[in-house]
Amino acid sequence: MSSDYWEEDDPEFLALLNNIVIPGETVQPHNVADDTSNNVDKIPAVAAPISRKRPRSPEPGPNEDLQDRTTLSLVDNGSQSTTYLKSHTYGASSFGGFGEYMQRKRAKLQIQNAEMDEEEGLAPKNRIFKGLQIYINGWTEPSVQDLRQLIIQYGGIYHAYLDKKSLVTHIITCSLTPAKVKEFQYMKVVRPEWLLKSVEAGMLLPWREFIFKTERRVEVSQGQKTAQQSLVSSSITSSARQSRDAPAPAHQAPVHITAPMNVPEEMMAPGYAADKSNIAAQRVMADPAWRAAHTSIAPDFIEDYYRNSRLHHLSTWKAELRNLVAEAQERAEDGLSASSKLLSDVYPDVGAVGKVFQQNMNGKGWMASDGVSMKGAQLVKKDKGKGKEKAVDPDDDRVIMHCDFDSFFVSAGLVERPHLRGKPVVVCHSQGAQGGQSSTSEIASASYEARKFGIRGGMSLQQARKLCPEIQTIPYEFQKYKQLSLQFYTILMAHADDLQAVSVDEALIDVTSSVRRIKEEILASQGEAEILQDPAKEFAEAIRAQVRKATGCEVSVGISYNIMLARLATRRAKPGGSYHLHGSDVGAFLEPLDIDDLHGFGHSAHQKAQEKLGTANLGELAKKSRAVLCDALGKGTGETLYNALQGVDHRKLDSDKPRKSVSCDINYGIRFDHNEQAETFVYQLAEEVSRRLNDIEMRGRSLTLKVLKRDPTAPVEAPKFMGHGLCESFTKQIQMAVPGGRATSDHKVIGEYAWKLLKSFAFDPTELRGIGIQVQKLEPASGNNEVQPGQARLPFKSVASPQKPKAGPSKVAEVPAIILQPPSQEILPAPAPPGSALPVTAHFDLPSFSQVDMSVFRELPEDVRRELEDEYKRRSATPDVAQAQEAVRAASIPVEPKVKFTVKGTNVKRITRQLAPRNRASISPKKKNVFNKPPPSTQVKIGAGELRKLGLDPAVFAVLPVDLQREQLAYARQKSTRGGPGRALGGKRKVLKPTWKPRPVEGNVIIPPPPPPKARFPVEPTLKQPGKAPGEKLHFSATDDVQTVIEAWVERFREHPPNAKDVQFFAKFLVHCTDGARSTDSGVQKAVAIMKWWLVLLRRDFAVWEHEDDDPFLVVMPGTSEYVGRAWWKAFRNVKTQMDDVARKKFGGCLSLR
DNA sequence: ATCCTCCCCTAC
DNA sequence: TAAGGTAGGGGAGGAT
Ligand SMILES: Nc1ccn([C@H]2C[C@H](O)[C@@H](COP(=O)(O)OP(=O)(O)OP(=O)(O)O)O2)c(=O)n1
Ligand SMILES: [Mg+2]
Repeated sequence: MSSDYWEEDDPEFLALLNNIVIPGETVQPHNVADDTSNNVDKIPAVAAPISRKRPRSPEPGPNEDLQDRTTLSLVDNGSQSTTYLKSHTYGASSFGGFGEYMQRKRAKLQIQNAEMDEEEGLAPKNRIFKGLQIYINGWTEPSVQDLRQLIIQYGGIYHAYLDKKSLVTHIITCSLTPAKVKEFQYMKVVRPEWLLKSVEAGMLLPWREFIFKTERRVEVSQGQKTAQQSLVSSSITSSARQSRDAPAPAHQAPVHITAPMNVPEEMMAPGYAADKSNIAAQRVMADPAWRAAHTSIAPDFIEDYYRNSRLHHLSTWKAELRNLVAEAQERAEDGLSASSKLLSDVYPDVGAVGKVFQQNMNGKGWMASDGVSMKGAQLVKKDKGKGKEKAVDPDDDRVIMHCDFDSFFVSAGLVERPHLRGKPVVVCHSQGAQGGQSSTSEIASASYEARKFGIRGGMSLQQARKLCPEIQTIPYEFQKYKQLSLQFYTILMAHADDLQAVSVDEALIDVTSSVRRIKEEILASQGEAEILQDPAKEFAEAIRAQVRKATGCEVSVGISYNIMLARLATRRAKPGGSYHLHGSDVGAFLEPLDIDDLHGFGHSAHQKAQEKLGTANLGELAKKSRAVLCDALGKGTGETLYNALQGVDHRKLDSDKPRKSVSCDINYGIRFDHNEQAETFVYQLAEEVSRRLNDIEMRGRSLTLKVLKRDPTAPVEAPKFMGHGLCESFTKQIQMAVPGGRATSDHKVIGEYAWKLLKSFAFDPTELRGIGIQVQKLEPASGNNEVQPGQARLPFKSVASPQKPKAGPSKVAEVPAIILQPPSQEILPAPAPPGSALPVTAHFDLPSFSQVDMSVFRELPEDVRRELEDEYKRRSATPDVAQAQEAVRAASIPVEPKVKFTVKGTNVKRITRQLAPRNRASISPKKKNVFNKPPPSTQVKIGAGELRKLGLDPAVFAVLPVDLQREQLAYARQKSTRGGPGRALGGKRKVLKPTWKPRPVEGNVIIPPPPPPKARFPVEPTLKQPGKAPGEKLHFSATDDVQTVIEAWVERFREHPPNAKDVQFFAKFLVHCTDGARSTDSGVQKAVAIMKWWLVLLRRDFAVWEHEDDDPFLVVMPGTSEYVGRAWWKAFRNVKTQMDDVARKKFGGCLSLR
């Protein structure tokens, strides 16, 4: 996420400046530098701390980010009174009324408890806590039970829930998540010591001396619920967590303070930024011509942007590499119809790696096979059976290696810049003196020398310059990265039993059999082996040497018996080394690490662990039970962690998995003036998505639009140049109904749906900061025209063994020769140009990975190439036909025709897999029709008058589908015969939630109560908390509640425009009511009734503006009642439009609110 | 219970 | 100037 280092005067950052780590010096715990450690493998056993995972700054970093976090730190210090900040004071806060129902319910309970406890006579002498109402948050020391006891015993009131913020006077905690920090920002948050010491002292000590302060990196971001899922949640959403940006590290802040404080004027209304804006950006943006040439409205913006986006390249490469690997394995499978591994699995007894290894491990390195394997003779010895003796996980005796280039982009750049070796270097767009000291250009990779200064990937260049003024910058060289990557993969593939492409500079390989073979050979050839320290590590060093020779770059290799540990080992290995983490060392190795050092666990997990378990340290966490971990992190995640702590991870390398979605996102440089520009952009983006779908010959049935909209509190121009800044994010999904009912990849169709969705949000186009289109529910483009075996087009197949698929054993002989080659498909003269084999997204000039083949292979250094050739020979049992046939036969592998072909990069096997019945949705087109088309039926005839008598609105009735009309009529009649109108059925609360179930009449016809009196409730500004009580949605539980909620919503925001989040949530709710899968739902009426109610409320408050046009050129002063009124009506129209759309689609007409 | 949808989270 | 993309795992909670 983002975040960032855009902040200049972040205290922590400044502190960092003053504590720059001098090369070689030890770095401190936390984030700062630690990984600088020149881990020159002098590794004191296992003890030495290893570098921290992903030092990248954005995340937790010490950071800053201004923009994104803003709100938080600004507001906190001016406290004074003890009242609570009134949320309605801030434009940004959102409606929290959904929690009131629960509040009412709990209040009673709470009071009862208090009374009970008090009466219980537990309260003895000093009631020093009298008057205090305390809530205890999360895990604490002492325990919640103990503290509660203490509180009650000394006269205080304990709150089990926090829904009554207006009552709670203090919050006790030992740790807060960022979301909580935000939530409690205006409350008194204190450490448990306050209570303990007070009791000790026999008097209530000043709480201020025990104010809770977050420890280092408390970022925010995650905010629990974030998004648009509830009206209530928006407050968090919009302020704390926001879209991606906001990591809002509050770590330093004095935050959490408590009492209400003075809020800077700027924070109060949307539009008044609390944070910094990029002045340079403001200046250039003011020029229309500049905008036209450099932002999202520029003609070739998308292509231009992608061409320069490192993250885009990273993602693209990953996909290509996975493809490449999958194809290579397919070839192996096709050729040998065996397990699914590479040849080495099939020909387990071929010399393979072992020989190459032995040949080369003598002397230094991998110079040609000059010789005999001397040292090889010394190996063995400590090889005990499986060699996993002390392994923590006795069931796992794999040998997994994690190979990763050291500061890849930098290393690649230094190949041609040897003079910069040894210096602090970073890769970023801004070069030379560009941007001066105010460049927000992001650093993609930093050399280890640069890291010693505290510089990290993800930082802005300006920040890096502060840490190291003489930092050297070098530009991106995407093509080179790709090229080096291909060589890297080519080498790995020659040695691996299995390979998982992780990224352009990183891969996981399973070398179990190779290592075993090495051991066996060594053992066999030299019975007296002695010294061989570690075949696996030697093997890793051999691989490192090959890659070094071929690419001129260092890769580090982590080795262990499972993926997770291999990854951890890599960090100890870096830079420029290898490290084998043995089972016997696992415990000690993990002990000093934190949870987020584990792959897959990030700051969110760290926070949760800290808050719920009191620690994020693995050593401590290892003492927890599985159940406790699951409780804190979720079932699956808890389990994974638990296993990890035991050194267990049974995941297999995964080298082929079908794609599930294709998407395009651009959240940079998005600036529109009008909707036409936004529309144009969306259509262009749709073309890009379409192109990507076509490239992989897929089509999709579902589309999701993602939108980033400037957060009202954020400055118009973000701190990061052209960045999106703090945003609210929205998504909307829709099924694409294409003519044939089939999936589509048509850019027009995609564009139309995407634009339609964007329009439906009715956002001000100038506020948009990011747009994304994602297509899901994919199916092969060739769906209809089955791929014919003969159509297989992979060069090597058509040439080398045209009929391979059907080829009998006799043909197999040729296979090895092909398969054996590096990732190539063109070992033999290929009829088709390389590029045609696998169309790649690239509209750029980079060569496709599909071209990895001979060309790459040939370019490898002579000696390396020879080594690989030897390896291939061994593995294949030699390209010799007779020998190969023999091998096949010996392995008694039945070679059958396989129903699997590779066509233009598409794995047909996967296709068939996808076509197989997976879930109803994907295989039941008929069902779909049923859903879309109301069953045929005849008209229902009834007069308007009669309908009215039955309590039904003719206008509404008219637009209902026939069956629903019947149903409604039946209910109404039945009701009218039996007794009063729906509401009279009273007592039972009805669940008003979108549901397909036909519902009994009761709640169907809601009669909007008369407009409530003006100031019905004194707008109690409790700072509503989203994800708080497990509840917002519960509050939708009854019709009455919805009405109450809406009313409260309008009331609360009578002087503020409604929050976009709330509006969209509300719309979503109503649409859901209306658009059930079943047409026979009373949801429609409910939705209509709710809309009517809303209408009534708005007319009550803003009647004047009801029919005002939404003139985009009209400038209305924010804060005025006109401004607010117009905003509410706009929201109303927006929601109404969304409902009409659904109604039109479903019933063919729109809703009437008369 | 299980599945599905709508997110969040994580990684490079 | 700068180029903050993307796909998959998984959790919460509603639908079936
Ligand atoms: N957020 C990120 C993460 C990575 N990268 C790019 C630049 C890196 O050089 C490359 C590889 O990522 P690594 O995480 O492996 O980082 P490095 O290779 O630079 O450093 P290390 O030595 O820690 O592996 O991907 C990037 O541009 N942005
Ligand atoms: Mg790397």
